[in-house]
Amino acid sequence: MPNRGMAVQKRTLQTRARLLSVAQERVKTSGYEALRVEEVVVGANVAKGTFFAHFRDKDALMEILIGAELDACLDQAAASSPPLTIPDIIARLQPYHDCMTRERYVFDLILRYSGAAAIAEIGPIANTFGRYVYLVEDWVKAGAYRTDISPELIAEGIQGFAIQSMSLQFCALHGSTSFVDRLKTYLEAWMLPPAEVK
Amino acid sequence: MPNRGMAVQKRTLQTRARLLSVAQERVKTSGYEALRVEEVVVGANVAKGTFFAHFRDKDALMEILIGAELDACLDQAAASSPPLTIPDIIARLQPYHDCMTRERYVFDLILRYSGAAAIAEIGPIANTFGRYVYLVEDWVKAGAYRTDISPELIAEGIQGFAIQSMSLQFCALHGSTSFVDRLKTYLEAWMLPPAEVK
DNA sequence: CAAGAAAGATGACCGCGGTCAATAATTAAT
DNA sequence: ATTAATTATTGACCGCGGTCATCTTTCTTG
Repeated sequence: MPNRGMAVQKRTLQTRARLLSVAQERVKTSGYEALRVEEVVVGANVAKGTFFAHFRDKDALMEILIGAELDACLDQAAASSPPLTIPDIIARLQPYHDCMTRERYVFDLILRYSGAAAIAEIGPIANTFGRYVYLVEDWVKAGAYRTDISPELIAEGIQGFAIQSMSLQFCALHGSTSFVDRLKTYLEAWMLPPAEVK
Repeated sequence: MPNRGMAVQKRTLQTRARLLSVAQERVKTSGYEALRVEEVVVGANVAKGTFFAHFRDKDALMEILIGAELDACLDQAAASSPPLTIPDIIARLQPYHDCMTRERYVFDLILRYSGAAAIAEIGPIANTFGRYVYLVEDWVKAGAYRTDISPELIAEGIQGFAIQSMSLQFCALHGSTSFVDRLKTYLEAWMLPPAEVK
């Protein structure tokens, strides 16, 4: 964020790295919601203004931290061979979904930046969402699911149903059914080929 | 919000009504995002603290105003006979969806309170979301759609796809396809009976 | 190496949502 | 009506994210 023409000073990189590592550490012990810009700034021994010279706003930092966590989950999910059944797909995505729903604050922030995010600026979270669809699309191609619509459309739908299920998980109205059961119901209705549908 | 046992004073009702009408008026002229608690309070000739004696927080007021608008859209949608095709359903829901996406701020707030909302307290928006599903469920029953899953599940899916489509509408990555086209594609893939799917 | 230019850091300051002990208005009881 | 209990209102105050004119450091160049 500092600099827009000349060379980046190494001091800048150090400061930024310090801010990030302090933030990451605090988040690890107290969670995202409790994080205060002041904490980070004090921990990194810089003034408050410096923070905002490195990150557009607090959300931008959050996006970086959360985006990194989500990306790590996707790396993990993509590491082994494609899951071939719906329950396997759900299981493979579980770390990712868990990460999204660990804190309400995080879930809301993710939704805010997932696509309904700042127009014309694609942040880390929107990127992760893109990767998610891309990865799931590959899994869909590897399995035996309906063929009347494109794998990409199926993958987008899966993402939508996952979010829907997570939302309902938080909801007071639907406290009973678990996330996994609900998602499984949705995905079976969404992905199974017409022939198998009775 | 004031009072929790004895009779409600009429003064209370007047104050609350004044706060609501001032807020509604400001929103009508400047939109939701620009609304400031201070404005409302000054316009209603009360102290700031009074506001928070009537509404848990600013969001609670927003929920009431937005929930009322959404409810009005549903009333309208439910007024005439059930739409019988997917495009008709989409058209009938358009005012509702337009209301949701008129402001990014509003869309985010709605998502936050739609189901991922405060556990154990069902607010106006969560209620509207319940009504939406219930209404669409009736439409599904009235039309010729897939019968292998329950109308309620279909309706929930429709709501999910609508939200997904709205999110993507805001997104920089998917600026091209319009909301209606995208939703139509989703709903055809979701609702049509297996027989009609090639 | 001195001097100028550009990048980075600073911290006092602001906006705005939200709190709470103190005060005023209302109602119920005698 | 006077009192006592309850409910409603007040506004000074706080927390926290975010800004910006100013100052300091670093880099360039002759």
